[in-house]
Amino acid sequence: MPSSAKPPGGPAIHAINPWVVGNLKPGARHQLLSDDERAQLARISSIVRFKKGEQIYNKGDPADAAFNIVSGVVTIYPELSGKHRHVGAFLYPGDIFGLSEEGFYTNASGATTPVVAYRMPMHALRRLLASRPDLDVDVIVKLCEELRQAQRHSLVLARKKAVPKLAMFLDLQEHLQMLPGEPAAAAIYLPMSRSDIAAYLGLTLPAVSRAFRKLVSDKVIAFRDRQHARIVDRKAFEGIADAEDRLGA
Amino acid sequence: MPSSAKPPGGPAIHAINPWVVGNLKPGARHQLLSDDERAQLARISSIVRFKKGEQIYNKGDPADAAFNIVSGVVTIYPELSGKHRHVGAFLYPGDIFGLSEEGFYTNASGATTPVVAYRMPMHALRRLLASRPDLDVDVIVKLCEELRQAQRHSLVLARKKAVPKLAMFLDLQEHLQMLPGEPAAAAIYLPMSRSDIAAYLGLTLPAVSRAFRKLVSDKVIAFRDRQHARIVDRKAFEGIADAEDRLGA
DNA sequence: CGCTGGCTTGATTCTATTCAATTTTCGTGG
DNA sequence: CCACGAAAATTGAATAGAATCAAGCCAGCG
Repeated sequence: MPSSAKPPGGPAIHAINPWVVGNLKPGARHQLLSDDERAQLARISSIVRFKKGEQIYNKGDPADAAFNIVSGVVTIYPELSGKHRHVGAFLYPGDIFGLSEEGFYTNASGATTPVVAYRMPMHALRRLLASRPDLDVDVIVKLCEELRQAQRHSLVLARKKAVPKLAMFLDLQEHLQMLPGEPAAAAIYLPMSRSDIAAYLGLTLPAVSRAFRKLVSDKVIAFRDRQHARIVDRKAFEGIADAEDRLGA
Repeated sequence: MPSSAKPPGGPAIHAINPWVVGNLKPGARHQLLSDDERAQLARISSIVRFKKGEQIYNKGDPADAAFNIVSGVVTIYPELSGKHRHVGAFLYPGDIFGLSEEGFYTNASGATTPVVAYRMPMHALRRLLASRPDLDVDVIVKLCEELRQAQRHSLVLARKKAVPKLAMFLDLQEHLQMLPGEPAAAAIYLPMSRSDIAAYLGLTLPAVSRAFRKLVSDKVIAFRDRQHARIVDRKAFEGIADAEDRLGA
């Protein structure tokens, strides 16, 4: 665990900054931390790697560290219950997880792709936060971001019909994947399994499959392969994603 | 708006404290703020009242203040869209809202019952937070609480069948209404309209009505009046609330 | 006292679940 | 590198449960 070989320059927190109103274009995600702050965090962090499918921590485990994703995708499971396993969130580089509980983790998490992350021991993190008031403002901002994220998830779950649900989900993932700087990816990357998508949307696997089929056969989206969807008809897509639940196509 | 007649002793934040592991019993809500902190907050706050049904602020309004509920119930609407109006949360005394955005509110809120609240101007609040590092720890704690709340909401929304959904909702509301100190209320108070419950659960009004009917006719709950439900058969109730979705009664 | 809006209840339609069979994909070991 | 086996995904048919449409009920309020 030597932090000798650290890739970019320390932990990075990506978020839509809700405080600053000026120069930054709204809706885009930015790096919240200054180089100095990242260096501070890097000093207490170690780099960890997880294989695809590997569990990172389980609900109820003693929570000794928080994580910051460098690369890969992490899935959060709010409950461990064998069946009926709901998916709480899909996390991307720049996101933080394992926070929000002292003592024990309140949810489980797993690596959906191979994952590289910073591991930040809680005790060191708290010491750092206490000595750097500007840092906990960033934490607050990040928490607000996650809250908005969770609220969007609720909005998706509240939709009754499968096709709009799925369209909204794709829209969400696309926004999440817009990285700071880069313009717009050609395809939406879907590294998670169809069952995980189903669990995230509150649908069954077959329902998700059929909804995808419909979107494809209606020429709204197209698949390059199982993991890469491209939006063919943006107009129709948005119409479906934010249509009131009645009014058919 | 004179803050001369302030009821208890300043703003109060109720939350399940996730940091302290000791003496406090888990699952119970506590007052986070010290008397001193409450006094500080009181100095910058004014007391406001809203009539039942009154809108407190609208999505997109300039956000000049946050609120802390003294008494009454507040409903959060994540979107203003006329139809398909989803309900994001029901808030109780001790909760904070109107936070989490600088510049403009990101959701709408309304008084579901007559509401008394502290109104804390953002500029003063931020100044106070900057000068009192211990206070923003409390804010972080409260945000974590709201996040867990939102995640629980997701869990409820992910349920496919109406009856378990409703049972889970009642369970949630009951926990929310457990005030610091008091033991357990005899009845669950449901001040919100059935349509708001439906919007919160991602169901239609008739579906909610039928689900209530079933719970009542199965002797699991009983109504004292439209607003007060009592759990008659706690065993069966919990069985329904956390049953896997298949296996019927 | 009658009205209005929220709630309940009923009949029908529609869509997602469920159960189940088949195909594809992917990881493993030969 | 290919072949195999297991897990995931697709597809199909039948069912169940909620949405929808619509009518009547109850309660609060002028």
